[in-house]
Amino acid sequence: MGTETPRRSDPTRAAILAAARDRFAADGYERATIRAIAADAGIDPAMVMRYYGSKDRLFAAAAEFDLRLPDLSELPAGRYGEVLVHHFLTRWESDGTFLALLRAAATNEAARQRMLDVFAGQVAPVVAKVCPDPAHAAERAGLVATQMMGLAVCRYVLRLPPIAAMPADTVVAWLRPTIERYLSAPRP
Amino acid sequence: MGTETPRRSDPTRAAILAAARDRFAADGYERATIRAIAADAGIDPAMVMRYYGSKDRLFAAAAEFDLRLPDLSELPAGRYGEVLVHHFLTRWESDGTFLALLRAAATNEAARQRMLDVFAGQVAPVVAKVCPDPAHAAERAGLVATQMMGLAVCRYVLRLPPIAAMPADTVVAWLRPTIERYLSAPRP
DNA sequence: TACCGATGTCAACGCTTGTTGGCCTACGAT
DNA sequence: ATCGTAGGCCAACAAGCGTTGACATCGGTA
Repeated sequence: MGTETPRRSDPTRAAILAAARDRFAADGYERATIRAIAADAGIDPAMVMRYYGSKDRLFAAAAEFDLRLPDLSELPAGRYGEVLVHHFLTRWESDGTFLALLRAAATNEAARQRMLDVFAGQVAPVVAKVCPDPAHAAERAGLVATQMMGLAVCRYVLRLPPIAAMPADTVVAWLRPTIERYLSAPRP
Repeated sequence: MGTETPRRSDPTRAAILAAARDRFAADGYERATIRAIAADAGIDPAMVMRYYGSKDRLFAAAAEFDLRLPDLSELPAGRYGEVLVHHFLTRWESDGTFLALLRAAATNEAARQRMLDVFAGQVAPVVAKVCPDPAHAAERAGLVATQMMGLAVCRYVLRLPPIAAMPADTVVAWLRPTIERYLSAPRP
């Protein structure tokens, strides 16, 4: 129990999942077709159905995402923003899953729900551990989300020239005080 | 010249455009079908084609958007952020066109380009007039965009509970210093 | 070697989509 | 009153979609 018995089809399953992530990230949910994903993976569309059941379930499998947020409570106050912004940037750029989720969330209800789950299950708890008023942690986490999601949208989805071209260090330097304030400043 | 001769079909054209905006805003570009738009407008799908030629051109007509940004240079420095955030919120909520554009921009190239045009043609010039270093106005405008687009995504697209439920005044109070800093603070 | 389940291919289904052309109707000018 | 034209509807097309079932093929086991 616990460890799955390896199957001979595991490489194929992995190829499908990788192709699905790329297509969902590039095209969104509806424009990414099973046929195109299968072609990228070099197999027949029917295999996708056999191994994942439906397009919905394929997306659910491909959009499993872990932000791997660090524990901020070990850090000195004042460095939260810097660490958070830098972490988001590197995490996003090392794994296309988040972009797939973000693009799909604009028009797909399941993707939107998954995004809310990531917020409630991963972002909010980390914020709650370091903010001065845990009763209002969700509000502060939401504010952090507005800034970080906006960065993702402008940099990766819209590819707004000044933001897409900005070096990561400069992004961190600009956004750091914003995140810091949302986490720690007295509520207005 | 200048004034178009009124046509007997103008009410129908307007009904199509209104229905198109609603559908594009609710469903995005690909899931909003010509048939559904025509049904909402109470006419035949063929009429949409006759008056707008294609789905692409219908979207182009429906996604014409003017932010109607005020001239900030008449204001005392220090009130830019407050006025800007409040203006965005009321403008977005009074006209579904922006939401249609935002949803569609996630997966539709024409919508994305239109979004970049709104940025370059409407946001950047206003920012350039009030920021201390016009040579870097685009960078500052881009930063403002990250915060405002993130607000729009979290509040209207994802409907993130803490942000969707937050009163407009509270949003303004929280985001005001962020916008102010992106507009005026020395570059890092 | 003979077998059986897992792996993979192929062709087709039913459905929805954007788009087109033909036909009917009603209005406004002559 | 008549005629041309613009407004509107209906039926159909070709294409693409997710999905399905029947058939081939390979690999480990008895």
